Amino acid sequence: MDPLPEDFYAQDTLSVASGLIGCYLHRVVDLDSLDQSVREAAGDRVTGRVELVGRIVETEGYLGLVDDAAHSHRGPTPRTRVMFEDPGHAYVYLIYGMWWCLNVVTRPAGVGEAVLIRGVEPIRGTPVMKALRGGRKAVADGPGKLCQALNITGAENGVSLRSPSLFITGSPGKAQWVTTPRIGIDYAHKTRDEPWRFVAS
DNA sequence: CGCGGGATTGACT
DNA sequence: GTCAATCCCGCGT
Repeated sequence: MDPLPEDFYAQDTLSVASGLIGCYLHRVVDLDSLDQSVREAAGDRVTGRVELVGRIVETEGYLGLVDDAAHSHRGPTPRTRVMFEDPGHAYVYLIYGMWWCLNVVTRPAGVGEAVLIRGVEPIRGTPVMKALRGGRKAVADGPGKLCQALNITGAENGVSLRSPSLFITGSPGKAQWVTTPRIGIDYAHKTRDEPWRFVAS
């Protein structure tokens, strides 16, 4: 299945956030660059690259200037530069000094909106994902955990989500979801209660 | 240039 | 339920 086209990401942000529910996030990792525990998890006869796949089950929309929870709400800065660039690219940032979070940039260049991928359900490469998580059981139900499980870091900031090693496939809009307010943004007094979180149902 | 704090997580009481 | 970890960023001086 082909990666989702750039036009999909250029839509309004909440349509992208809900449309991504049920789609598949693919990550191709190079085993040679990873710890031995991860290589062992891939199996004795596996060398080179391994494809990890997760089904997207939780997203949140961040709406730029009107949204005081969005990193971009005061305009571009060095950190948020890629949010204002082309749709369908990864905005990856570090939170609490230790966890990476993956967003997909939405709307046309210059707008500054994105969708945070908060949860995926492991579909393929589960043992490797578990090893990347340090052997912990829960695999990818949280934005930081998901990046750890898929070996996504600041190195991926700004890359296209139509890259050979990081891409999204599926049929947007085919899965069911419910909305809730977003998590961890109580400081955003204007938009904290907006139902911009989408969870597969 | 200092400093408050974060779109989180896991360990521990 | 509480709390520490850990590192930039972004803003105010």
